Amino acid sequence: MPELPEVETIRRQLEKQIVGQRINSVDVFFSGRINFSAKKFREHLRDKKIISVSRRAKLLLINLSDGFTLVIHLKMSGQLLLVGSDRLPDKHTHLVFNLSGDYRLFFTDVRKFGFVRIFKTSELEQKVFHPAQFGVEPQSADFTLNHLTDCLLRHSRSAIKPLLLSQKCVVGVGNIYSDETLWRARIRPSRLAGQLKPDEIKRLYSAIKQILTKSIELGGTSVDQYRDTTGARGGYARLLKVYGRTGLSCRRCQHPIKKIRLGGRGTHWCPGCQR
DNA sequence: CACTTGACCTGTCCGC
DNA sequence: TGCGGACAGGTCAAGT
Repeated sequence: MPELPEVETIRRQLEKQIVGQRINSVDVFFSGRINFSAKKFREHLRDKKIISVSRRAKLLLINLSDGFTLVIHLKMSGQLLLVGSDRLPDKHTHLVFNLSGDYRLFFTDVRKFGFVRIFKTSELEQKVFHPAQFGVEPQSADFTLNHLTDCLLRHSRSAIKPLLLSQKCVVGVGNIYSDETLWRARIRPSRLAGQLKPDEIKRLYSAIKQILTKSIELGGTSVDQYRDTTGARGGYARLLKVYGRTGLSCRRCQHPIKKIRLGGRGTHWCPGCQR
């Protein structure tokens, strides 16, 4: 489900709402996606205080007192919902964090791809970030036109869309925003990375920065089940140009939007103006 | 090594 | 109405 704007939206809400609170207890209804037994997981978190909430790529990091961090990935269908004490967990609620305020934090995930893991904060780089190949953050100073150009060259035989999805060049772009950024940059998703011309790379670079920034502003994109911590939908859906618009006319050239399969993923694009 | 495909899991939608 | 298959916002491991 969530790509960078959705995860960042959730991070900002959690930062406002749960920092400073204490985890009184945790209820574990499904232990298949945590890195301890239910018992140890509960014991680990009991009475920990929430110090800060950060994000790396699509991972949420809830930093706790005593040097521990909760590492959360929502994958396709995970949700973090802040609810009052009246709300009951449903069948897909796997974890409930009972906080010192009047809040409880529900981790729900229909498809069970997501996870919630505990690590020592000092071991994050080594155990969480190091093994995976994380590209640069799109909003950081490291994400430059030169960086993107070099990275496309290093993976020149990959089609551009699967390369964006791989997170190797820049993190946070998933299936929706890869289609949207390529539309804005007027690049056909199946073009090989090594064949993009400098002005096309420049357009792609700008599109990534602008679209992600705009989407964060609007609270992300809800196509189907993405929700923020209050259960609200994201506002970027109304700005989508190709994703989910199969057969509708292109907002730039009126040509019907086409949907194909590329790298195993549904891919929306306009044959009229994406070359 | 670079790149592609299938698996993970549950729900929904579409065609027959 | 039922049933099978394809597909869904993300990563990984395994395959070529």
